[in-house]
Amino acid sequence: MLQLTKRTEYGLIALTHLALRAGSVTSVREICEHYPVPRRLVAEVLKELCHAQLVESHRGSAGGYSLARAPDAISVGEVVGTLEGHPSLTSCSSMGLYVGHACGVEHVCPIRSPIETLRLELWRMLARTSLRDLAAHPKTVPSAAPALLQQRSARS
Amino acid sequence: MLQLTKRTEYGLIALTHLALRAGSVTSVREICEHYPVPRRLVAEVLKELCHAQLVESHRGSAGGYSLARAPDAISVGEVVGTLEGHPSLTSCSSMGLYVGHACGVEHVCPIRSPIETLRLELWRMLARTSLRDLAAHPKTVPSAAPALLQQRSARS
DNA sequence: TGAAAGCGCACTGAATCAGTGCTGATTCCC
DNA sequence: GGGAATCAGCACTGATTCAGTGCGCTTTCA
Repeated sequence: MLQLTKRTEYGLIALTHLALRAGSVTSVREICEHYPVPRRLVAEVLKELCHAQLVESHRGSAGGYSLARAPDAISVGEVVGTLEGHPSLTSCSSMGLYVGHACGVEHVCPIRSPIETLRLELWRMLARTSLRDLAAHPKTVPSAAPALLQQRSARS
Repeated sequence: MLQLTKRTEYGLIALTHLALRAGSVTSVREICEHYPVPRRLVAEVLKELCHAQLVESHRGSAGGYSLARAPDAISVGEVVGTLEGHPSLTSCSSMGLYVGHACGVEHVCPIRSPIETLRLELWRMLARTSLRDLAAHPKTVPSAAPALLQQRSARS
């Protein structure tokens, strides 16, 4: 699926919240009081982001998380890469499609190279969007929910 | 996962092959003789693409498939949209995250709007790449396989 | 010392994905 | 007319991934 996982989604929401509170320590509990997200999952995700050194953890009774860097120094691409691996679009490399099985000339993957180009472009797109961009965006009001995003459910 | 499914991959491979044989009718068997792809799955995918009117089917003993339009009039975006729905990146719209559950002001999804921007950009990227672009690309030779695509397997 | 917070491991149910079985319908060629 | 080749349609299975939770431990502060 060409879609982010819930974990990534929660991660981005949490990080955006941390970006708005930049400089201070914010607990998972506080994040979950602001958005309807499952607490344990968000905690799980923040732990991973901590291991990847995108956030810092502060244990103890007044603990929580804070960004490890400035919001504009953390890209969406880093977050996605941490939580679900770098976007690779196809699985050519893992399935060996491009290697072929017999003659080695005719049996090459015809789409690997151009798809690789798309992959790099997507990656650049994610890399140049930072947490600051997410935090700076005006919040979406419920009434603005467009039908655009719902095209997916309309498939076959 | 930010990744195309095998079905889409097979679909793109098959369509690229059809693009190279534009004007003639090509059977699933012939496609599978050129690439190490599971025959039944490719047939399944082509059937879907036929319903979406991206290809035309020709039944009978000398039957097969042919592109319904010129290769440069079929975009990768159309193919992806047909086989796995339009890329939506997040599931905000389906889970109602942006609606919130209580006060209706604080409880809005902070990332929906910027992610929507990314989604549109991704969509445009896929829309402006056509089958002709895929078919025109020089075939990848096995020795050129880069380590780039394998970053994914190195995660966590 | 107790409450609040994060840490770590492991588990479960649901959904999706990849691939296949089987039968029927259509067309061409001998 | 019959057989072979091809697509059409339905449905099923096993594997994988995903979302979410259980449970107990450690750390810090008041």
